[in-house]
Amino acid sequence: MNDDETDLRARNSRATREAIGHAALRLAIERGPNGLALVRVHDIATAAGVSPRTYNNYFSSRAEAICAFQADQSRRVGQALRSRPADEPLDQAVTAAVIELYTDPEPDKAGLRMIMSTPELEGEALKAFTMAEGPLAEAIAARTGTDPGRDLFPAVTAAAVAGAIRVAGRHWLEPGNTESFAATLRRALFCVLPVAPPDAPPRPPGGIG
Amino acid sequence: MNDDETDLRARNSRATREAIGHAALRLAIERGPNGLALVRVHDIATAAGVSPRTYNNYFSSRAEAICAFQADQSRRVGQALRSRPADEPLDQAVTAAVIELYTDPEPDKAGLRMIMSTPELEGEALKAFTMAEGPLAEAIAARTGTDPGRDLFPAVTAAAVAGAIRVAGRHWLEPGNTESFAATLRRALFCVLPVAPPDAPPRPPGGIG
DNA sequence: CCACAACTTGCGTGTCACGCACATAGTGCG
DNA sequence: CGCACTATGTGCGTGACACGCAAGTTGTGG
Repeated sequence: MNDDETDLRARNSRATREAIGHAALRLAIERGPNGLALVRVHDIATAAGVSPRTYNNYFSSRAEAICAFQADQSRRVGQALRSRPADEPLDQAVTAAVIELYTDPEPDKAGLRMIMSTPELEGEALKAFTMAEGPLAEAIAARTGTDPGRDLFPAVTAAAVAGAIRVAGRHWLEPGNTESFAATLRRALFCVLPVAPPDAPPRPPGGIG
Repeated sequence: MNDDETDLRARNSRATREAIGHAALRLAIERGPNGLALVRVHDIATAAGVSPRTYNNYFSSRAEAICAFQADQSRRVGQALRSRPADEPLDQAVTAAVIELYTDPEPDKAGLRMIMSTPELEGEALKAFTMAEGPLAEAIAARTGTDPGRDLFPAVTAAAVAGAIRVAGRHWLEPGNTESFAATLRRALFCVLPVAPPDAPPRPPGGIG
């Protein structure tokens, strides 16, 4: 009944869930953004070594399965922020946490491109990135000692950070972009969290004005 | 072949599209968030006075139809910003544009609650709010004279504003909240766009902390 | 070793998205 | 005014899918 990794059942559950998600994303990448409709539930289930019925015990749509990895990663943003030293300023802590989580290792460009630039996946991809907001807002509220019931700052900041991550991903995927994801991420976060990056000018040109 | 309202065909198209969207949202509200699965495509089409086949010439899912109004409104944010005087500072212009667009009239709480707090609609609702980002980013870029290809500021700010609107909506819907939506919106936007509201002290109570 | 709970699986059902072909209404030109 | 042309509405058929249900299988705790 435990939810941690000591329980055999829980571990098996996580394993199958990840297997299905991994298979779904892999097949989606293989068939390409245009042939996404050709990725049948049966194929995903077979590739993951389970029955189609079991597949939809875990996911209720192909999009959900394909974006599962991204969603799971988003859920860890709050925890990543909490693991930063308590005396670190909020902006620096958030930036460090996000960069650490999203660039270790550097994301798979094919996978990210699949979920971010396929129209049929748009809704589910947004859900995946938005998963970060709840835990992140709580972590921010805990760090700043604000009351989430009255003050909008934690939730709004969390949404802004999640949006910045999304925009950074989109920009990083654009062709002819050699910048590292960490650098792109830092630039994007700087627009909403004015942390002074160690190697950048104080403000982007044409700032808030 | 024109797309404006002088074309009879375009007007008819818009009318049916709005009729379907309106019918979908109305039925969804009637059945409640729990009975959303009971809202059949056939019902929506009948309520809108078209055939089921025509319904999915306009929308490819019930969620899309239900959230159509919200999506259309989001698309107008960019235009709303462009209609602000050019010499107005960016933060004030964005705040004014958003408040004008979203509080004239005050949103229908039932409808907003339906699309924002029904799990099955979550993805589509996020898409609807995200629709604002593209046009808004372009309008911000035009106003600040930045190059969207190189500078992340317009896109990130647009995402942050869209997120703030979404958070404001969620907060405004919470039970026991008597604040006007305009006020909530202003507080939320202030977290990402530090504009000084004309009728408030330089900082909202319990500010950034 | 045994009862219980969780998980997987096959089957049946109802709903849906969409391609295709035809009917109808709107448009622009001679 | 009438005539092609195009956009749009509609009916039908097909394939895929989500999900409830019940039986089989595997892990857990006493």
